[in-house]
Amino acid sequence: MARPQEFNVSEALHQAMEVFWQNGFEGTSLTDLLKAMGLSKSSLYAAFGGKHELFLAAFDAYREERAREMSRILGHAPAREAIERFFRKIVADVEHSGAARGCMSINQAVEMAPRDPEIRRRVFQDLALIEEALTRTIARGQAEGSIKNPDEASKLARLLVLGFPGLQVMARAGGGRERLNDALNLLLSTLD
Amino acid sequence: MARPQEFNVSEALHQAMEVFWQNGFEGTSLTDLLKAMGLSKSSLYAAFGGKHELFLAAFDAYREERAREMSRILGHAPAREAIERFFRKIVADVEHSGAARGCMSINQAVEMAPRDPEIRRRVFQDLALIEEALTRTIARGQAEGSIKNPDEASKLARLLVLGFPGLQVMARAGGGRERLNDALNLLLSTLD
DNA sequence: ACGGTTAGGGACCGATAGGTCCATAATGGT
DNA sequence: ACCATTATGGACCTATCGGTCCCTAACCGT
Repeated sequence: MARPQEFNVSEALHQAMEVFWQNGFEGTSLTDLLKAMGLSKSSLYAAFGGKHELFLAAFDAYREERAREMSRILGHAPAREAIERFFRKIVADVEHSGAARGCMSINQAVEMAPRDPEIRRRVFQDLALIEEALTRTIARGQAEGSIKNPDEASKLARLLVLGFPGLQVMARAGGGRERLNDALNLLLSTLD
Repeated sequence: MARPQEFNVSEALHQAMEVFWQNGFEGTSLTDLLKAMGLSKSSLYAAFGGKHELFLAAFDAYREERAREMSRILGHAPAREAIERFFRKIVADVEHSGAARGCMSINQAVEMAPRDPEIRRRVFQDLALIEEALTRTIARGQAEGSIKNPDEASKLARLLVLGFPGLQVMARAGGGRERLNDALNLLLSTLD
């Protein structure tokens, strides 16, 4: 056979994701990526094909990771608490990572979606996914009584999804934890 | 005396604003700016000092323009209708301009605010300005009866401000008019 | 009419962008 | 032990980035 790959593809992809998440597509240079991923240009091109393709792969890795995490959090009862934890994680991420990253999908809605249909599709797919998950969870919460507001679950979910970019954008822009928590509580209060 | 400037500074600034609004800071090259503004490099540097300074000036021009427009719209009675028109303008802009521009302040909250304090300050200042204007208008609407929801005006305003980035991000990402109108109606329904 | 002064066109700069390519290193099968 | 095969490092490429500079053009007061 031949010489084996010296790096772990999915690990390298994860590193690329972190950089793209933080700095966006244009804001990330090949050099940044090579340093973060710890490999050389030829390896990168052999394994991923180019900056744009790498970006798409990294973005998809991000989306899958977050989708799984969302399902996990929203799956745990009671519904009202689960939803609160889903949103509170946004604030927690700011403090945990120490950086202003926000949500990569929202960031890309602003940066690339206007001129890249592949990104646009993914962004709206993500919003739809969140909306569906929230709708199901809210319906469950109304059934089990943890959510008092009797409005249509889908309507409440759409309102939360509308507030989601607000929170994420504030997080990315560097809004303090106080500001973020206020916004978060306000948004959650629509469930009561 | 000397040779007179051949271009109108504020007109050129407006053109720069349009380009920055559409493509962001990193996404706009000096060449793009020169073409849009219709002047040469030396003129640009003499008049504005450099890309970053030009950007700040263009951003401030945008912010002033929009602030004035907001006051104008929100000042006209009845309050509920004024607020509706304020938000409906977001959708209208998509269709009128034919482009996905969103709100430059929100776009910059994502692009530059995380690493540029000057931008961050402006972004949060803008959000505060919108919140204040909405608070006043909602209070007026409650007094005159056009707004039924009896909750604190400032609380309602903060909810609208939280939804504002949601609308703007969807507009920028290329959400269709249907999607935008749905979101808009949903957000406005919190006033009833 | 001319001269002092400022605006403007464009050549030029080093740095860096993303991307290609090739020589070399490292492997596993025979 | 050697060879076919593949991964890797890094030299190299062109295009473009933001920015500087200088020479000429255009003007106004005298």
